[in-house]
Amino acid sequence: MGKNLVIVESPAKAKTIEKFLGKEYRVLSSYGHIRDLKRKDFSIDIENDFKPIYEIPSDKKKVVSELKAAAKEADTVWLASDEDREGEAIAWHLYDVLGLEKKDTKRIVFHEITKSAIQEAIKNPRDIDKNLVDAQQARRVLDRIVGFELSPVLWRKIKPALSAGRVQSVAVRLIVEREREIQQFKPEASYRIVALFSKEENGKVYEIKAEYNKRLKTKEEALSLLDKLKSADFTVEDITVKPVKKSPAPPFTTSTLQQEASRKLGYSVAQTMMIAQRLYESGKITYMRTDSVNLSSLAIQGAKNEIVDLYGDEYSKTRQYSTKSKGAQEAHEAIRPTYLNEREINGTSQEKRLYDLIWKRTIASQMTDAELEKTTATIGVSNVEGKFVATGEVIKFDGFLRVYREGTDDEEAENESAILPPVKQGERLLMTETTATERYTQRPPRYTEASLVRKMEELGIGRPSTYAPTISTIQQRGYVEKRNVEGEERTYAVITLKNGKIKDALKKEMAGADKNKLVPTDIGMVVNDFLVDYFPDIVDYNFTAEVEKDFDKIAEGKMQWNKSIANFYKTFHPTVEKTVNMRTEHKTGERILGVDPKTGRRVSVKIGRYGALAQIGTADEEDKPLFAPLQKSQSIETITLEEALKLFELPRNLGEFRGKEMVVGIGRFGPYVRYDNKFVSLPKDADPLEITAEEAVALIEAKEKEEKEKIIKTFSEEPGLQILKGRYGPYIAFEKENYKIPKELNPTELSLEDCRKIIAEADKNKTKSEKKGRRTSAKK
DNA sequence: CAGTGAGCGAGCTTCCGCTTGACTT
Repeated sequence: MGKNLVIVESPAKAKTIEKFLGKEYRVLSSYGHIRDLKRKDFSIDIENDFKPIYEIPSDKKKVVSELKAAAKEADTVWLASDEDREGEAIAWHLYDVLGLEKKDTKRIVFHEITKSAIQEAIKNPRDIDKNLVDAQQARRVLDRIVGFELSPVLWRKIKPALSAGRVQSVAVRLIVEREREIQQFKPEASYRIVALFSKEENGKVYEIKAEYNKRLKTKEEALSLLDKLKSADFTVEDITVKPVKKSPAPPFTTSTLQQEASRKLGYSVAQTMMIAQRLYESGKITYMRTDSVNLSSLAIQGAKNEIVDLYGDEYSKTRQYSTKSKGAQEAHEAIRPTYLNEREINGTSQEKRLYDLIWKRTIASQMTDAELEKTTATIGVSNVEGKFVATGEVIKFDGFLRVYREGTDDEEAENESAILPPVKQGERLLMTETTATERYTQRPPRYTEASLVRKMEELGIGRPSTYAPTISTIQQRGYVEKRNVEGEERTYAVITLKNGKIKDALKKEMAGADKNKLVPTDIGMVVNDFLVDYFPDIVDYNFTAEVEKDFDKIAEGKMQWNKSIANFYKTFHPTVEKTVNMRTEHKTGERILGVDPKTGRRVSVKIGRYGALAQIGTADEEDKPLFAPLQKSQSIETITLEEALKLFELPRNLGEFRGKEMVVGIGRFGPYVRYDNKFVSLPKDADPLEITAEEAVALIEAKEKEEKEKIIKTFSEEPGLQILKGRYGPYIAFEKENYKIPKELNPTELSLEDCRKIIAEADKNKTKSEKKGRRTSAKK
């Protein structure tokens, strides 16, 4: 029985450490914070110096009672939570909640999980740093004040159940402002001129691709240049050779791992974190929520061994990286393989691929620079001033590139690392073909989940543990959607000079299309505009950085935490009051589109209780206004009067089929045809305003056929019970509930008796799980 | 689960950061 109790934050960590410390030490985990402000209450006593009112959340009661019991048995309790603001607060809450005494309590920290680091930590205990704890309390209280005072303003002024916060509202703002930049973007065309030259040497023909060093604004200029090139001579005027060095990227942090996994493996931010969690729990990698690029000396040595072993001495270069990102707290190491000599692991293919990425990135970070040679050849033209420039890149020594190359977000990044053929200064070249292509400037890119994380990290907003949850929150609130955006077809000119003839052609391309990008909804835009108008300080990109300055002062003992909060509250709270009591009408993003030609009433769009809507007429008129919801692809900001009026043509009656009416409408799940009280969804490309009765009949018949094929078996004595084929295999449908059929049973051979047994069995289990109340509440 | 929205009402919604689980269909 150990006389010492060590408490860490994570159970996986506890397991490893226990091995290092031996029998005298028992190691348990707190599973993160054990105490917090009450979930539903404001829980801050404004009158009483902003005193926080803490409680132990229900899901932490068990852990706390276990820790209490263990602490009672121990002579010394070692609080070994992380060495950052949150970790220090966890230590303090533990101290308080477990009723520990100072003489029996020691606070220790370690930066890496190695035997020596932990033994060293045990030798150097300290007291809890109350200043750092206060900095955390300030952070916590500020976030609660902002979130719980701002959100109700939105409920009153815009729509219920909305939310605002220091982090999420800025994330939404980034996405909204980017979308507006895109809307306002006007692409500019210019002509890019590329020539192909050839030369012959020792019977071999070489081809050289070179670009004209100016872009031409107009088609006339391009045509006139090409015309001159017909009779021009081309000479190599200059060749420069420049050595270029490339250094490897630092080891992974949470943010960079999310970005690379997204770029290279196509994982969502949440997916990456789930897979990394499994790798961490099985001891394959170090902790996955970190902002540090630091590697332990053990890891550096391990990497070196691998590199020397696999590639040789000349590839090894040990490097120490330092963190540059704002507000980094560096309580952990970088994300790296626990054992660098484990080149591959067992696991799912996802786990293998993510591990491989981490292994390569870590190894590469300890390798030598790549040495490249960049060659530039300038080709002069006899009758024009401009030059053609050809570049080539040769890898002289691959260094870290042998293992790993960092991905880029630039979709148009060209693979131009071609080798330049051997040309000499003064040499004459033959031009075989020149093409002038009309190119447009690129609009700013929409954010992906991963690029949003990078931006947030850059601004110091959010933490490694919250990047993924924040992205899911802003989607859940309906501020942002991850979706595809259709592009527009546009034409561009391609002029070719070949064999002395100029050909002029028009080509088509899709521009502006996007896949899986973050796009703001109408609600997102309206909420953002509201916050920017009335609470510009809170959604300022520098707000977090500013308050962090205060938190730093508190941590250094130079400022009292409740003074800092009082100072903020003094101006914030009156602004909240003022905004709530504002006389002005709901700030719901209303936009007036014009007048309905049929009735002469006003047509407008705005956010309603259930989302964006179009409206004919106003409330003060004698006739009540008419309403119609906007379609998913439409936006308050861009919808036209014609498009809005069309929405009122639905639901549309298509006539009868087998004596029953067919009605087309748009519902919560998109456009549909209703027939015989059944709904048939329209295919993506069908327009509910255009669809004909024949097309609708075809859809209905297809659906009926599908329904029929779904039925595996029915019983005449119990028509309400059916055995059906579903997405997840065969199941029994009975009284609006579905029941899974055990795999070992053949669904076609089941008797009514068997089915009743399965149902009775499932109902018995259900009453147990329903006690938790999760299912029922989630359904609503 | 495909009707909603313009005025009495009941009661609810919400923040950020630490950590892992245990549910189905």
